[in-house]
Amino acid sequence: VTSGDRNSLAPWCDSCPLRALPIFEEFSSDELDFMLKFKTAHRHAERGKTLIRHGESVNHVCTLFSGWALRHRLLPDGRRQIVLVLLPGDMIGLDTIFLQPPQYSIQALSDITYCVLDTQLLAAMPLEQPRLAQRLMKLALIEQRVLETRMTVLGRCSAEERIAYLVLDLHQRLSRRRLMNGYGFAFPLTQQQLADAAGLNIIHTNRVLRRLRMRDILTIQNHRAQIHDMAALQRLVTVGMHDGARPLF
Amino acid sequence: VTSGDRNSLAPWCDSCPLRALPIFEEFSSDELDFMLKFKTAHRHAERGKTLIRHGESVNHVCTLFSGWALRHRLLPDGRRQIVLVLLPGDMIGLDTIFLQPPQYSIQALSDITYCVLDTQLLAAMPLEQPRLAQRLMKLALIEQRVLETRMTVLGRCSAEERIAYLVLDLHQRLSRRRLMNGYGFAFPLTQQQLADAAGLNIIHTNRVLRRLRMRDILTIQNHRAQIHDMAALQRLVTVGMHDGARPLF
DNA sequence: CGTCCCCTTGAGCAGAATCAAGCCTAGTGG
DNA sequence: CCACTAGGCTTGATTCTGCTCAAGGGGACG
Repeated sequence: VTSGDRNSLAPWCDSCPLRALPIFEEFSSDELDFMLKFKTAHRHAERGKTLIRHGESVNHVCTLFSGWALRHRLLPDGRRQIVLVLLPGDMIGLDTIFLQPPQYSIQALSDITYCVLDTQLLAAMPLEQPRLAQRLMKLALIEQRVLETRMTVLGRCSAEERIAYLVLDLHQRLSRRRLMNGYGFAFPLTQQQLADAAGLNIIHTNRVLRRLRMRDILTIQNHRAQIHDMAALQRLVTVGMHDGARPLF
Repeated sequence: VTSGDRNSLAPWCDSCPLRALPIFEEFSSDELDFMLKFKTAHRHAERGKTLIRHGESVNHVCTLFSGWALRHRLLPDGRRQIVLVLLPGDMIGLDTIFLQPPQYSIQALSDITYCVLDTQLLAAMPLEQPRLAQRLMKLALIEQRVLETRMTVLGRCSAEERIAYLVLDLHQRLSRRRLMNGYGFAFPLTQQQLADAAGLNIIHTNRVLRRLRMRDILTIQNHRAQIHDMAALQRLVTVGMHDGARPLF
């Protein structure tokens, strides 16, 4: 890899949010070079666009670079569950390396940019770069842990707790990645999407949000979220949070 | 590995349920030999015993050999969510290779036997046996897919659908692994456990079971499950099942 | 025989869903 | 420039699914 090549790939190498994640901090430079070989493009998509469609094979894995996206499942009768909200730095479709076709859809929540890596190459990678493979495995396991937490929240928590959990989780993930600080942040989910993520109905979601607003805990309006009373919000999710866990990232 | 060694390890090598899973079919014999090195013991535990406790580090990974177990999370206020019911052949604590301590507890649902593998060795394994690492990664990704399905069921399905899904899922997994055939099978979960898995309350669970029994769809009694009307049961979960997915195993 | 655990059933309540309108804003096209 | 539309937000009224409280029954085991 010449320095010329490097520069042309700079967006990924230097500013890709993934780089900031603890898990990638320990990358050696030749592992980085190796990763760079996978990168085939740096693209963007508009809000609402579907990047991966349930049941349709894909031949690339992506890393979200800017903007938000969501991973969801549709039931035949139209019900929908948002499995995970993806933030800059998250991988998209990692499982398609081994499991095709994907059993979920991915949709852009805002205008986004993302890096595209080649699936075929990634699948073979463990043979050449076992350390890298170890890290990807760890990444997958971390995500699994997150899913278990979300599952517990869906199965055992009230509407209020679910909403509180979702917002707090997003706040934490954004903070950890240095994508924000303070208590207000851009929040591109509509109430319907929030409802689909929380496993609630939109009307009830709206009412829960009103209650939280009235109690001066949290306001979500005009595509922005503002946490007024962090302590109270955390109290609401004492529950899910008690995992000293949450080394989500 | 001498043939003497081999024989002494026979329980794992020849009859471990894992061997029957598609994912392990393709094992080469030296990969198998390699795996055998990890095995440190073949143990058993009584019904009710806790194998892994939330927050307490463990230094071994297991494969369930016989009997059922469950993976669950406790909330500080006592609410509990059963994340997954583990059947013979399932791995226990795979994530502890990279993520310590575990964020869940594992409990034996019946008397069980299991193989114990060494965590340290497994963690280093990718460096020596990349193909094996690939397979473990695939295994983790499959489990993740299962969790996403379960999450969708919890977030979007009715009580009846949840119960139906759970039972049907167990039936399928047992069948695929050749651990049963037909429509009746041993079912060691109590109604409370079933409730904790479905994200329901025990009383409601009891009523749903009664309704399913009355409609001649399904009977769960005396630690046995009997599916009377498979078609009807499947209709109830058309929903979750529609993923042409379910290549769970 | 008593205790513990699990299952079962009833009565009443509440959290969340559904049904039905109406509002606001941004974008579009005449 | 205004009318119209579409998407999203808000609210009320009503229904119902699932939860809580309370009590009793049966089997296993010491």
